[in-house]
Amino acid sequence: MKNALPDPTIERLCSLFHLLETLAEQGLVTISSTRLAAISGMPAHTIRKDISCLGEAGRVGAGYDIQRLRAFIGNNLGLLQPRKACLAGLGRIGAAILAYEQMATSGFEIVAGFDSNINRLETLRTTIDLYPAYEIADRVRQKQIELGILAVPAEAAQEVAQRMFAGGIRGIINFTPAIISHAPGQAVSNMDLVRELTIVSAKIKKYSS
Amino acid sequence: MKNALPDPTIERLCSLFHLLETLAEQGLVTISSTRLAAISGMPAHTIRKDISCLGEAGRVGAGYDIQRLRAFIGNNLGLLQPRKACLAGLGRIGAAILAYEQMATSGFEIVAGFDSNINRLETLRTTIDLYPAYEIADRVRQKQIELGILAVPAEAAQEVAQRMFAGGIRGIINFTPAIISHAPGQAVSNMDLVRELTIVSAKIKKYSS
DNA sequence: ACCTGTGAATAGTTTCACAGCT
DNA sequence: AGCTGTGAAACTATTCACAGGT
Repeated sequence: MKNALPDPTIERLCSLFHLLETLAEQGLVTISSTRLAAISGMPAHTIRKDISCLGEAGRVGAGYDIQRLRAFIGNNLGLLQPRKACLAGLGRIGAAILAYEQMATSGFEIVAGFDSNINRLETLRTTIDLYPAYEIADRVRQKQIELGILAVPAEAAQEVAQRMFAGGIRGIINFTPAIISHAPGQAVSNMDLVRELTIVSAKIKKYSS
Repeated sequence: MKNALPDPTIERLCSLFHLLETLAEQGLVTISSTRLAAISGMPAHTIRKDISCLGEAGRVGAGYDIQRLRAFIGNNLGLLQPRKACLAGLGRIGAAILAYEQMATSGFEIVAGFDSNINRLETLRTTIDLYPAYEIADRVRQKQIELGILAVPAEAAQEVAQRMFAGGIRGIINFTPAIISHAPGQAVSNMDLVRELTIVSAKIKKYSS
């Protein structure tokens, strides 16, 4: 751990990483921090500061080469090699995630699905391998899966997360409202619709008072 | 705007607000900041500081009354009266959100669904009212909807958000990878699975380097 | 003994302003 | 004229430490 990046910087760089891909697809070649700011909503000096935390990537006077900057960020944050993920919970939300088109081009691959309901394992139409929930730790280890997605009922969330951690997973995306306790070195990102509605609602109130 | 709460404080208080409901359902009556810390993963002094930003709510020596604290937070953040939300995009993700059980007891109510595909409006089985996408602004105004959920394709996201804003909505939950540009006073919360996977992946790398 | 509330100290992040290059 | 990279300043948030109450 030499010069650890601040978390907010990591988050913004990840957003830029995806944005740059979109820009490259549009055929653009170079871009300035000012233009990036207009597109992303972040201030231009924050973008420059974030990028320069990784080293020098632009050409003074000419801006950044889009492909080069994307590779530069991806390389520094370890985003270039594809990573394997698994999904626990094959209910409506889990099924929607499995069918989510964006995943295909994301650099992440869901390589296993788990559910405690054997019936679901048999009836779900999908090309990925499905296993019963008690196999989570073993399959994660066997397939060297690095990330887990939790789409189980809230009551089961902590236990399922524990099995993922036991298999060696260190990063979890948690779609349940449960709070996942975890050790240092493990990362959990919460995607709870009700919580986000609550926060947005409170922020609006703050703005208008 | 007297003593605006810091955004991180708002976010933590919203989490506590939900946590306190769960604790109340378990029949607990009072709780100390130390116990709340153990359950929520936040440090005890941060919890006390956050709560005291709103005023005094606990009894020194005895901790907080759970029901009272929940009402206190809810009242201060404007979370006690239910709020109306609408959902744009009735594909797989939108349908999963409509069927999401947690919504029923959340204090939020989805009162309208929109899609540009008329066929979906006719075939989706649901009790809420469905309308074509071009009616978004009018229906939002008519029904006094305050929050919007975006589950449309990324290409359509900004335009649909614009219609929601035009109808008076000031808070949006964005399930698409698109960046939603918005005016001050409007709040957007992004719930992009691929982005979160990327961030978690980068943070894990940070921890282990 | 255990608790809250809080001013003060610390740590972390963002913003500024400009040197230096194209 | 327009650009990046960056040290320094300004701002924001977290953590500490303890006074004072039960």
